[in-house]
Amino acid sequence: MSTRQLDKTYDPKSVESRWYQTWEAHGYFHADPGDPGQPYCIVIPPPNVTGSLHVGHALNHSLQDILIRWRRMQGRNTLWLPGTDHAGIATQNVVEKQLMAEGASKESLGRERFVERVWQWKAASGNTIINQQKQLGESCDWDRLRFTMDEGLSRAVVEVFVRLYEDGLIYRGERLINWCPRCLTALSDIEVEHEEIKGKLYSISYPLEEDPQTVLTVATTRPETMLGDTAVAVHPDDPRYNSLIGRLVRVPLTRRSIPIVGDPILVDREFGTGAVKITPAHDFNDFEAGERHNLPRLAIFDHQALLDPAGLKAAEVEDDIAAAVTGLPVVKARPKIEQALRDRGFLAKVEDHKMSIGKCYRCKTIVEPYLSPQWFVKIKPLAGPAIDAVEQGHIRIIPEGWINNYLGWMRDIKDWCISRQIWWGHQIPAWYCRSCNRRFIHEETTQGPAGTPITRVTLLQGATPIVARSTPAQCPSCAGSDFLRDPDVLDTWFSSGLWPFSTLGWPDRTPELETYYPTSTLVTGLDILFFWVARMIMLGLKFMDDVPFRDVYIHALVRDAEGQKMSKSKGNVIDPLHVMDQYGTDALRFTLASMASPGRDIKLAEERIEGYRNFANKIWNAARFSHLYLDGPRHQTALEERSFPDRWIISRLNRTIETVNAELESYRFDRAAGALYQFMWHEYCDWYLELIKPTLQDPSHPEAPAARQTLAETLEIIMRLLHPFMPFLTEEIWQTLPHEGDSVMVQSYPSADPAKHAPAMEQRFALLEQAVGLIRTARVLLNYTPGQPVDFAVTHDEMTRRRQLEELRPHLERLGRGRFETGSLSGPSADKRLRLVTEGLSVAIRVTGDVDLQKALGRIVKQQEEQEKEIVRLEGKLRNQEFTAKAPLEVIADHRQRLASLQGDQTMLASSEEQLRVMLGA
RNA sequence: GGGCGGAUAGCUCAGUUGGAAGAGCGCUGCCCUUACAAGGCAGAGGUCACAGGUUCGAUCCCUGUUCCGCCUACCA
Repeated sequence: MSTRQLDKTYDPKSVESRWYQTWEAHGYFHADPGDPGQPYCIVIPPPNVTGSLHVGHALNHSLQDILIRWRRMQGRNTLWLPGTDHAGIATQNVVEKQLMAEGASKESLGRERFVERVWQWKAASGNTIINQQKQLGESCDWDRLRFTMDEGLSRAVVEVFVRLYEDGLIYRGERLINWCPRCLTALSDIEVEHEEIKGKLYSISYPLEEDPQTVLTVATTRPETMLGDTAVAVHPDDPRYNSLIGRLVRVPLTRRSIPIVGDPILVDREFGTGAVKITPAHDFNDFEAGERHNLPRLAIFDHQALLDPAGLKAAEVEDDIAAAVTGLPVVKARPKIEQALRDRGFLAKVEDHKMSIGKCYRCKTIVEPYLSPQWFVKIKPLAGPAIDAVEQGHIRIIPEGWINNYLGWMRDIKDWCISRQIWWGHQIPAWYCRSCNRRFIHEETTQGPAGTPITRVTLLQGATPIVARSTPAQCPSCAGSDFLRDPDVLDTWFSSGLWPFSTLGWPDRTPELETYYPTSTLVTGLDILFFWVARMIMLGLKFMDDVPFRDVYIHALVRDAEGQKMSKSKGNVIDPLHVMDQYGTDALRFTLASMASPGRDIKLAEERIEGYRNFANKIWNAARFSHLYLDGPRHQTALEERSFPDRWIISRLNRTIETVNAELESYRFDRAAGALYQFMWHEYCDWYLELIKPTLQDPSHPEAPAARQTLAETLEIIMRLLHPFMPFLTEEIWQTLPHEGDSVMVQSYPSADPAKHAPAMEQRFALLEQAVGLIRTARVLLNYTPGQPVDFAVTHDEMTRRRQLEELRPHLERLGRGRFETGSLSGPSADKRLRLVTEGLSVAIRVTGDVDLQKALGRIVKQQEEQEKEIVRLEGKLRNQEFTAKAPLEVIADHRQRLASLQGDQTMLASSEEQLRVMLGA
């Protein structure tokens, strides 16, 4: 037992790093497949390797650590597998910015040296978030730290790619894809963020070839694309236009004529003019329409979304127009085209129009639909089993409300564009024989700004890839051996999609994989449900033939940046590092847990954290209190021989244990935290510690040894119960309490024991609480200071309760601060008394000295009025219930009893107003 | 356009089989009572968004309306 002195306030800083180091040094975080216990495994959603901990991480990680510590203490073979993600575009962008500041570029460095540079950046900053995670107390198995681009995971990526290719589920094809003209790469559909903006709807008139006086007017939000039109579509059933189908119209500002086609899919007769221009190279719908009608694709923008001279030439744009717009970005070309159309009388109308634009999720640049050869995963065959897994309950999604979201998206899923034209990431394992593919490979070398040669490789559609696990030795067609590797890398989510099994050693059959797959729970935010969770399910089912996890717990989002709720410009961003520093890690963790209620976003206020900091301090002081008294002898006493407060608090603690376990089982972190808070503060500290003070403070008290025992026991159990939520504080306190073992984090988690349930004690406590409450209220009414002793009498309508009150005498006297007078309470008396009554319980306080009568009367009268209203309401309700006889009997009985007790109170109070004046000498 | 969620005390939010409206913070009053003023005790404060409906009874179930938020979508 320790008798160390504890400071008056809890100082998190002095304990946190110390305990973390101790835990780590003892290997408590490490899990081994050979360990006993049913496996419990969580793989962490890998944060960006170069990132730093924000409040969203703090929430996500706190919840996982709570589950992990809880399960570990329950004796499960518990693994929390940590790691980081290479975050392709995001990381590349960061390093590119650094280079730009140095006056260099990735091109001037060349691919190899650039990638090397990113690795350096990763080495320098990659530990930042790991250290911050440790600061948060995360009990990850750091021995197993993985990175999506480390050797093992890269091997898994190649393996998956090759197998999918061999199964015909990966293909290369020229499609219209979302293209970021700043990052110069393709993006998948979900990497595009849509935003609604106010745009214009332009109506443009296309003259008929054979009859230029007649025009066909189409509507578009992007007039600049009209230069690349290759048809105009109308609805085949539209009587206004269907006779025109097959005729030609002239494309304004060009020397071309294009056909009018009938297309019921593309055209909505009701919208605009009922005629639509088709630009297959620059619009997704038009691309598909173009395929239906075998239309040529005229690309007039280049990869930077600039008007391309070659494209303009191919589109036969009139020379003066071409000269005016060549090299301009889309937004600058638009007004020029608009003006030209207007000048030449082709612009029929311009009106305001709401439209949505897509932005790159990394750099917020407006994406352009762009025609280019890319790699795709054929997704439907993978999505089917992933839908079944959730529908059949092999994977539980919590809260259930998101299931439909998931299913809806999965059923409507489109092929996944997985190639990215960047350098940082897993390079696609495909090679091209230079001799066979000569005409498809364009290698262009130019002089860079620093005079360094910059080589740009373009692989055209039509090139024949050889997909393999390593560089092929020989071309199977021509036996050539000069290969060009596909320069593209994979979507960053491709590798993270393998996370649950690649991190456990796949494709090898490791003991880890055998033991921990499928993992138990995935804790994640909604924002990556499609990016990540869906892909893990599809790929896990495909390659492991089993779900990657049993439960998916989706927590609320803490919004920041553009998310209205929290933004740097508003200055309301909460930095978890700052919070931990100021209030302590445990306070932050407890706050996040208590706010993690399902289905609502978290709006974190700093005051809330402060409140839980105070809670930590409260616990700290309860421990300090115990140390004042724990040094005396303690007796192991049978439960039924312990005192009323002991048995009561043991019963309540047992109930709290039951609640916390049940709530954690159903991922209700908020309720678990709430139960702990309520119990610890308002039952343990406010009542239990107060109740046992007299016993403890009297060294000769016969019950003292048993009380000391209960105090030590309960506090030790509470520290274990609280540990997953507040690991540092509980360890620090637990170490000072009588205990066995080296650390609280490897002790058993408390479990409820029905034998400790004591309803009689809880009922007795309720009576005590009510009586003390009345006494205290009466004291305040009479303006007595808290310390001033009073004489009071307490009684109850029921005999058994009267007897109990008598037994509670010492507690009543202590907590009521006064003397419990026995004897009659009712009837006229020479003494002046203030009497308060509720539910059969009656308290009278002797009035001495000067009191603020007006105040007392005012309050009582007000209370009385409210009671009268309540009585009227209840009477009416009860009459109705008795009349219709449709309400359950117990409800009627309840109401009757309540009414009776209210009426009793009321009578007492009504008669006492006059009485009071007399009694109080008014 | 479709789907989902929210609207409860000044603020942030609980309230799951429909049966007397809750917490934290903030506020008011009294207390430096030997664990804790980051505290104790006692309070004030709500026609549970609006309008209907079902029911003996609705914050809760149904319908509609208004206002927010999110996801999703090719309406040119």
